[in-house]
Amino acid sequence: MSKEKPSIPKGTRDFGPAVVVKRNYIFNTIKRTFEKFGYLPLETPAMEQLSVLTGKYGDEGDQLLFKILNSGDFLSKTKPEDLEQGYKNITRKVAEKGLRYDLTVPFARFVVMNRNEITFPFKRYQIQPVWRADRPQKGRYREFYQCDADVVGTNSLLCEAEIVQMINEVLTALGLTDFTIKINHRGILAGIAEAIGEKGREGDICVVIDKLDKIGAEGVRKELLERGISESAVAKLEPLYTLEGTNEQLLEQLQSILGETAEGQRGLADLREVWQYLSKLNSQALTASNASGIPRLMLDVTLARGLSYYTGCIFEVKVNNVSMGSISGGGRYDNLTGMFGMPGVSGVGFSFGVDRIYDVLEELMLFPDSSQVGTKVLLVQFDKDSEFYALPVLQQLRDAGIAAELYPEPAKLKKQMGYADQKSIPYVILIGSEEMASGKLKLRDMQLGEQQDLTIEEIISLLIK
RNA sequence: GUGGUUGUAGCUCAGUAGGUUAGAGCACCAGAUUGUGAUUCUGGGGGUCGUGGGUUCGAGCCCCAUCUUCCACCCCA
Repeated sequence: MSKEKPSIPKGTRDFGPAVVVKRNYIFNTIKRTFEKFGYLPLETPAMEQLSVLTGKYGDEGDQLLFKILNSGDFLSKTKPEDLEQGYKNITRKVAEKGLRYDLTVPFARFVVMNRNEITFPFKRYQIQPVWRADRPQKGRYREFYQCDADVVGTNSLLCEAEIVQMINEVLTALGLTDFTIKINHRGILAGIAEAIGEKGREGDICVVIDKLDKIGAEGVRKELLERGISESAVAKLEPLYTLEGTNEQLLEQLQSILGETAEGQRGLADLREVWQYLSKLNSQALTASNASGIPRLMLDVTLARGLSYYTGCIFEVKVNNVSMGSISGGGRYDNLTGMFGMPGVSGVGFSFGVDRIYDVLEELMLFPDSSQVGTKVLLVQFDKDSEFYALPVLQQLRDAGIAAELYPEPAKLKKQMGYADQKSIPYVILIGSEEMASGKLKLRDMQLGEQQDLTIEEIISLLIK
């Protein structure tokens, strides 16, 4: 009989108490902001029908879906000859459900299913784990949380402006000061494609441009040529990588580059409107700037984002001076629910990467002490008498809203004190024969190492501060 | 999915050319100190060296497979 060593599946993690407390601090900060902007929570099942999920993320995405084996006799629908047609054919027959791959598609499914009950514009946020059968790497897991906020059923660019506001508010509340919100517009990218003589190729161009940070101008050049973009078009594109100036100057330069392209003009007009909204909102994103004087909100024509369903404004957020990719991103999509037969619903949404934000806050040591929760006071007992004496005291403390616990057995004092020390419990109350006789309990401040004899009322008023 | 990398005590890691009984620090337990924690001192428990095969007189070390870790690519949060 071999004793099996326990383990967890590849790419998954346990979160210990200290980590959960810090993660909740991030989640709560995000929730508070979402709700302040009128977004309400939504939860959808961990599993969806496979038919809802497949075909929504491209061939690559379909490969990364976790499928759930049908219960019972999962082979009942398969025939021996199915085997010969390969695994994909079998998969369809033995698995009808899958774990959700993101929160956006389940949201679209929800909107379509509940179109008659929903009042548009519909604003929802969703904080739940998603699963991908990707190969894990640092900062990439098979189970991870997404924090999405989307609004559907309105074309108003106020939504885009409010997204900028929410990003700014959340990151500021988390103590971050040096970050950049990059914004761009798919129309501008399409306009650029047209202006350089590659109309309609903005999809390819976006995918490649998105890698500019990573592979550099040379790498982008090579890959664009590989994808069949002409030499002259690439040459016209390259000056755009290094455009400089204020946001207003950038818009001016783009105006002349994009000329009469309809898509380009649409993009410019949208961005101008977003700026207008932000300025009326007195947005801090417009006034704040990072250490090198770059405005917090920055138009970046090289921002592309790989996802193909974006059609309008796109966002990405980078914390400066830390080695970490974007911690938030999103954009407008015109036809998310179209895939479920409900066309013409425009929406805009974005998402925070909690795991990455966690790492950034850890690196910059921005988790406040107040985000630590825990027992405030430990009651130490010596025997049955002191245990019974301590019980009503314990209840009194809890009734007063003080996190209190009684060590559950009359262990050696050294052990009980050690427990308090280990759990960083700041106060200990000793209840022994002397204390029971006098009614004055011994309160020990673990940090100062001082102790005093006090009544329970005195202790409560002291701890409640 | 492609190429590479990693695995030794609860944790972080040593382990020399393949050669007796696999080590250290931290952590844990006990005692010094029967009513006082993070310091100090003394002692103690704990490893089938990721797993399964193979080569060898002999394997933690070499070979194969597998799982895991991390990295680059693909893609993405």
